[in-house]
Amino acid sequence: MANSEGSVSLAVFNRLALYVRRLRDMKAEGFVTVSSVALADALSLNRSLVKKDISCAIVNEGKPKVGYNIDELIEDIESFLGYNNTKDAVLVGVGKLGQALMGYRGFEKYGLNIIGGFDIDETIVSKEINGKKILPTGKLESAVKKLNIKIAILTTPGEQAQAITDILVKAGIRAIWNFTPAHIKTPDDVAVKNEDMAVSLAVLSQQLKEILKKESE
Amino acid sequence: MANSEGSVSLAVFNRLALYVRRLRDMKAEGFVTVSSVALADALSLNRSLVKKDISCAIVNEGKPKVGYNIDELIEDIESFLGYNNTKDAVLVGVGKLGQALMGYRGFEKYGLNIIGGFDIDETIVSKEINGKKILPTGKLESAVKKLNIKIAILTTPGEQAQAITDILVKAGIRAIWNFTPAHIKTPDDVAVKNEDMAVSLAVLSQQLKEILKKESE
DNA sequence: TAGATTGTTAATCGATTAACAATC
DNA sequence: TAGATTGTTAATCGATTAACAATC
Repeated sequence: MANSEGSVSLAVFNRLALYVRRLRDMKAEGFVTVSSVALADALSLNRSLVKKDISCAIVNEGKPKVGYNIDELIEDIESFLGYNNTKDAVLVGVGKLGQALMGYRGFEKYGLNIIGGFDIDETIVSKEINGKKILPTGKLESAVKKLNIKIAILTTPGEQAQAITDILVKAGIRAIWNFTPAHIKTPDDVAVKNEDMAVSLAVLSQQLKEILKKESE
Repeated sequence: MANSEGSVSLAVFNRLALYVRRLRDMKAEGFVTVSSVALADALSLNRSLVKKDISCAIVNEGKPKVGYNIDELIEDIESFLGYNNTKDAVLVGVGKLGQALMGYRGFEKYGLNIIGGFDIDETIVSKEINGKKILPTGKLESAVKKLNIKIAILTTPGEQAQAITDILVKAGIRAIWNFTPAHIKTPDDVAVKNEDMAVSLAVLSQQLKEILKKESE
C-alpha cells in the first residue's frame, strides 16, 4: 500500500505526472503490463527512484517478474494526483489568456471544471465560451458563495490582481491559480500557485545556454 | 563573487525569481538597501537559505550592517536569471493561447522577443498581433534558418506537436517551450520545457486539500 | 566600541541511489 | 529451478540549516 496520506515533495509530483504521460503513450503502443525498470529506462531515470515514486502513489501492487498492470498503474497515479475527482472553479478576467483557458478542453481530463468566467468588460459579458457563461465581476462574490466554489483562476491584468484576490478570499475561495505577473497577498489558509512564465523562461534559457556552450567547445 | 558559472538547482532558480518580485515591491515601498535577513523574514524563509541563494547570483557585494543596495541586487539577480539579454523566439500555433502569449507585453521584461507567429490557418495568416506578423507554417523552416532563431514556443494542438517539433529541430531550434499537452521527442541537444498545467493544478489541489483538512479538525 | 550583517564553514536533514531478501 | 522484478532497508549524495569569524 501507499504512503496513505503522503505529503510528497514537489519533485515527486512532477515526476508522477511525467510517468502518467509516458504510460499513456506506452499503453497506446500496446503494453499491457509495465515494470518500473522499463519505465525508468524509457525516461532515462534511476530505477530505484521510479520504483519509490510509484510506491507512493499505488494501491494495486505489482507482481514480481511481470510488473504492474498498465491500466491500474495509470488509474492509481491519476487518482493520487487528483485527476479523478472533479473540482469546480471560477475564472476571473476573460481576456485572451482567460479565453484560452476557458476553451481548453484538456482541463476536464485533469478534473478541473471551470463553471464560468467573470469580467468587467460589458462587451464580453453574457457571451459563452466552450458552453460556459461570462458574468459581470459584480456577481463574482455572490456566485462563489452560492455555489461554494473553492478554486479560482486569476487571469486579470496585474493591476487588478490584488483587488480581485481580496474579493475572492472574502467569498470563501481557498485556492488561487495566479496567471498574472503580480504578487498577491492572501491569508495563510489560502493556497496560491503562481504560474510563473518568467521562471520557466529562465530555466529554458539556461538550458539553451549550456547546450550552446557545450557545442562551441 | 558568484558561483561564476552556476548550474544552480531548479529550487534556487524558483526562489531567485520570487526574490526579484518581492524586491521590486520593496523598492516601490521606498527601500534603498535591503539585508538578506529582511528579505528572508518578509518571505518567511530560512535566513541562511536566502543568504546562500543571493550569493549565487550577485556581482555587487553587500555591506555588513547595511545589506545590499536594492537596485544592484535586483539588477544582479535579473541578470543571473537572464532577464537582461534579449532572446528572439518564434511562436507556432496562433490559437487563443498563442495569441495571448504574443500579446503579452510582460515577456519583454524577461528578455523574450517573439519575432512572429506561424499558423496553418489561412484566415489568421498575415494578420498582426502586438505588432508581430503571422506567417504560414510553410515559411517556418526558412525563417528560423535565415534569422538564426534558437527558441520556439509551441502552442499548436497536441496532435501537431511532434510534426512541428521535427521541423523546428531540423531548422536549428535548440530550445522548445512546449505548451501543448503532448510529449515531444527531441535529440539530446535540444532543451524542452514543458509548461505543464496538469502538474500545477495537481499541486494546487493538494494544497487545497490540506487546508480544508486542517480546517475540519 | 557594540551591534548587526556579511560571507563561509560545519552539522543536519531529506532525497536519491544502491543493495538485497522475498516472490512469482 | 533460474531469472526477473517487487518491495524494503542501508548507503550516499546534495540541499538546507545552523554556527561563527570577519567587517563595517
